Amino acid sequence: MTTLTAAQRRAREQRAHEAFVKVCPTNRLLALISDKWVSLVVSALAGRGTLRYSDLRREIPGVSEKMLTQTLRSMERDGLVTRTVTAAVPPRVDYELTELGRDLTGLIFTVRDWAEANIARIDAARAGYDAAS
Amino acid sequence: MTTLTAAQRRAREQRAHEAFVKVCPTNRLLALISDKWVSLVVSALAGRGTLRYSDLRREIPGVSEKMLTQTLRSMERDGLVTRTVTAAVPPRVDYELTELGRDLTGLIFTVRDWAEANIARIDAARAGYDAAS
DNA sequence: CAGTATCCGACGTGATACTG
DNA sequence: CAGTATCACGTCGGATACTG
Repeated sequence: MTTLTAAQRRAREQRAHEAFVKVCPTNRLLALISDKWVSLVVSALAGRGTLRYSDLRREIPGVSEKMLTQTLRSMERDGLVTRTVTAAVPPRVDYELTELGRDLTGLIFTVRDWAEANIARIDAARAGYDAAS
Repeated sequence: MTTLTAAQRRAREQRAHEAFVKVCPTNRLLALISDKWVSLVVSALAGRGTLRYSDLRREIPGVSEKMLTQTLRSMERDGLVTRTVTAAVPPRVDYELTELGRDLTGLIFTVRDWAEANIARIDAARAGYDAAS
């Protein structure tokens, strides 16, 4: 059979779309920077240069150990930070932005600037919409 | 008692952080544009001007009616698109970007360009990391 | 100090069916 | 044509406890 039901066609489109979204650079980057903690880690490191694990915990109030570790690991894997272990007692681990990480900082700041310049327009639209309902 | 346990202090920080994140313009904007469908709707409308609901479904393969409706409603609420209903048989609803929506398009394209220019560096870092493990 | 391990509840997403 | 309503599932993030 070369004919497909509507459901089958939609299912096929769905799979094709899923595959596309997974490799689409824009979506992958958005997933990266919109991660709940990544931009906060980037901002902390951008301002301070090098920070220890415990420094980062202090700089980012509210982050749990689990999420901070997980975030740092994925950022290391993506080449955004370097992780330097110093064998000592007590143990010491330093994190620093790579060049790629610093390049990404520029983009994040661009987004931040647009947000701060335009969020009021979104809020106004939202207020109007909610009032009209 | 003015003294707090570590757990109490952390819980307080947590709530303060939650409150901060909710109002932080950058996080709010990132949540908006990193929505799975928003950037796709913006791209579709940016290229075509005005589109009907069914056109959008066709332009964005894999979107369900539920998610498309939900996305369009939130975008209308945020002032990114206008929704124009034409009373007729069959019913007709047109969607178009607002000026704010077109401004946002510029930012999304900036992100897209950065992504396309730099995704290879991330992939390379990832490949190296995974190979070393 | 810098993590790791496990459990669990909330939320986002999609499938399916129905409507003005 | 353009939606709405309901259900089910998977993932993410947090709380808690333990370790080299």
